[in-house]
Amino acid sequence: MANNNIRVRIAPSPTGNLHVGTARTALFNYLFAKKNKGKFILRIEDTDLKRSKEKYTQNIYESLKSMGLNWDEGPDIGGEYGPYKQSDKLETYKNYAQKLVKQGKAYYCWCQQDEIEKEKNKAAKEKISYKYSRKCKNLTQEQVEQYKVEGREPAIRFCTLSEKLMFDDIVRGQVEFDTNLIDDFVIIKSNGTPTYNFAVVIDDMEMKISHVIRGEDHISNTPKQILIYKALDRSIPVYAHVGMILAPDRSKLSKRHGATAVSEFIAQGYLPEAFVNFLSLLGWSPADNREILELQEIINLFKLEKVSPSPAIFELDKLNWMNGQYIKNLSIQDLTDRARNYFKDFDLSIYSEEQLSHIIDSIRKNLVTLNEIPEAVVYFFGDNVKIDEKIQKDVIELPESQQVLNSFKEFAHTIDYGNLDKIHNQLADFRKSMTGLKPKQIMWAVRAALSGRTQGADIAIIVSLLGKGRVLNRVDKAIIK
RNA sequence: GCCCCCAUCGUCUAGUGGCCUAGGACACCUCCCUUUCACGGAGGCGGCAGGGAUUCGAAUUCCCUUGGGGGUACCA
Repeated sequence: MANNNIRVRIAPSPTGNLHVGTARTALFNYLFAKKNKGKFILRIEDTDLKRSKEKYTQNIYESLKSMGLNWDEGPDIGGEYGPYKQSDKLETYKNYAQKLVKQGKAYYCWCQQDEIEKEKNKAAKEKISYKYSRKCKNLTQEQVEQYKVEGREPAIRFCTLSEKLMFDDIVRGQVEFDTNLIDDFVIIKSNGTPTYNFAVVIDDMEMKISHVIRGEDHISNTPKQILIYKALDRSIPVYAHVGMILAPDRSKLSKRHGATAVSEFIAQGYLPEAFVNFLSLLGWSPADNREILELQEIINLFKLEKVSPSPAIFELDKLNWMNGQYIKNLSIQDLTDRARNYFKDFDLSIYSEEQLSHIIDSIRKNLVTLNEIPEAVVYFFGDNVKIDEKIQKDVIELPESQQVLNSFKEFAHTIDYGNLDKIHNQLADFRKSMTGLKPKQIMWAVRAALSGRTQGADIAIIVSLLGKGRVLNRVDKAIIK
């Protein structure tokens, strides 16, 4: 049964790719909506004409979709309460603003930005907090005409009433403000576009948003928004300000800390599901101690009241671990499909589909991210293998290794390459035949000669997939004549 | 400066007055398994920011201090 009363939204501005902080907020909104059988709405806040770009809007769509956060209403699919893109409803904002002007709750301001700037600087110098002087509030008709003659375009300022404001926040309890500290802020810029605080209120109102779930960086915007609701005589939504996501240095997560966009993480080989799972655990945790949870389970367990008010630091360690867990738990078919993109530089024709799956399955335990795949499988391809200096010196060139390889060269002729189980047994026999050497020394030498490294897939699998020709070739190459 | 918010292991967190000698996860360390690494398994290290108050009893309630974060735009 659908609950038409619960309506939440995520309202990113397309001035950059979808940020992890926004993604986490989107996730919580989505979880809350799904948990309560409500609607999850996407709104694009593109009133900043200069910085908004269509490519970012596309990135927002794609990122949200990849995370599985599908919206019920949005600019691309429409809905009952559109438009869902702010640039498509500029007239609406103006109408509301003019209504406020008529009621004396807002007024035209003809001040130029440089004048305001001067006043601000002056206030800063005198160490007093700046508040707009309201000098345009009661202009005479002559003054207005004069400004018009000068060619000035007015902005519209909201007339802020002084009062003690209080609102209940689901994650923080009561929050209090004294609006005496807030000046008459601009609601419509002189270019005709609404400012953020005004547009949000109008949109949330028109879209019948019941719960506003957003980051705590919006707490101080809330009193301004409540003031607007009150001036318009509309009821305010329920607020929930969740703690922010911070960089390891406790500052706002930004480009200088590395990747900040969801799409960048996906491009780095993180699985969207793992990423979502990880984000869900930042500021929220399920009742039991399980942490690997799929989206549907998270929806079932989610409780907005349990979301933390304190900030969480975004550390890669746990994401890495979690991504590895997801890679290990994927079905081999699914993993093979996802891995396909990473095999572009290899000649896949030498392997069957089944063999390819074997290769992937044999290296998955070592993977943290998908894009480690090319490096992890490179020795399965090509006739020869690249052996770096260190391995050459530390492993291949050891007398014991040379002894092993000389014996292995003979032994390699007897291997039953098509039978994996048998290869395991044969390798065991080979180890036994090398009396006086430790298993570790023996296998290291073989592994280094075949794969050029000291770690990786099971040796039997390598031997089996490489086949007699390449095994003999590589071993022979490693033997110092 | 002013306003607001926050405060449990290095990190993510459990904990809503006695079940806490503060639990789990990641990271780190040790050991086991093993053809190395990894995976997996078993242990270990490590925390209630400080000070008052309330109470028989405080990680949990209140106050102060300190620290951190956010806001203070005709950005969102």
